[in-house]
Amino acid sequence: MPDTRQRLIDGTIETIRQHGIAGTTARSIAAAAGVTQALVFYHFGSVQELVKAACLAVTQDRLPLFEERLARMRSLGDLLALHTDEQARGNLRVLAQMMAGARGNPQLAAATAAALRLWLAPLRATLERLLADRLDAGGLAEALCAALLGLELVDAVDPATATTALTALHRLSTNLPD
Amino acid sequence: MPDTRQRLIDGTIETIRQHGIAGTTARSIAAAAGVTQALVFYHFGSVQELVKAACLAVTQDRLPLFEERLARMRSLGDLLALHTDEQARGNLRVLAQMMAGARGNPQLAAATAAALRLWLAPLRATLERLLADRLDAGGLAEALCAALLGLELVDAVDPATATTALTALHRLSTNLPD
DNA sequence: GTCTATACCAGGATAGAC
DNA sequence: GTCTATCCTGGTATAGAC
Repeated sequence: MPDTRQRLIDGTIETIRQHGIAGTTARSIAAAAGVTQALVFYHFGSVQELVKAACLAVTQDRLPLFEERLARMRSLGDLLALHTDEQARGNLRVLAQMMAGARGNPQLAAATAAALRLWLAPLRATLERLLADRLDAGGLAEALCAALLGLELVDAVDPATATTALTALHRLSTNLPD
Repeated sequence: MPDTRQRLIDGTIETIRQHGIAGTTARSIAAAAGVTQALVFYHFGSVQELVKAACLAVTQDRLPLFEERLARMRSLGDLLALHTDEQARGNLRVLAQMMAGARGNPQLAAATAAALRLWLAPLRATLERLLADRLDAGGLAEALCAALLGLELVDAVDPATATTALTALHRLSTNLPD
């Protein structure tokens, strides 16, 4: 049985994934973690601090693997295949929900902005390598990130439309000028 | 002084814009509308129903103008200029927040999905006209919508990054094969 | 239709036993 | 470190006067 701090972080991520940021409370987190609600406050002081810790964890846990796979990429198509794996894990959905909850919440905004930059740096480097000088790689990395985050929103209300849009991105990636 | 139903709808939109869906409560809406909290329930029965009504309103109000401007478009650049106007009004931000709140909320999901389709249909028609058969216009309309919604999330946590990404989309629109 | 007052409940947070 | 029990606040919703 892993230590309680880790179970609470995992429970938070799972709760956000399933119920969205609005449905993420001390009680729902504790239920997902299989512990008592009081432990949220014993270990993290507040729900907000736990959510911030979960934000950091969901980013840092996958980052080494993410960077390693990016380094081996040969095409934009590979990039979208990587996204398929990450999407299945639901990490992007968690990040999208946290960003939505960050509107009007400076503390959560700072935490998610840090997570976003952590993903963005290696992604930008990879796009610069793949695209050379043919396109504005820096801005494209950010636009691509935004598009994939937006897809998580669309998926929440209309999964079929999200699938169609993702397919279009795949096709577009093979049609960019080179 | 406009009628109370309308003031409540306007107050809801304004509240979501400023405080996000998580900060949108019967009390905050009533404060924005300048009326008493009890009137939310008298006129709409529940906060949820009011939010759904606001979702419909924020979509339908701008739709005629939106469609008219789309019909006159000559290039993808015109499209992003139109987006600049809509973004300034904050309607897209409201829709993004509603979609985020719709995760795990079937009723709100249905309402926002309907709004999304209302925007999407004329946008798809315009892209089909502009792109002819050069690209998959249907899927691109959906991908573009997702990207712009995602930008609203990024903007909440890191406005500078959102601006960079939008600039990249502008540049990309002039680099698509034709 | 609009207000004040209030019932009710869920969520955040703390106290204290173990 | 973990539990049960509890407090308090703020959010939803209703009752009843005007």
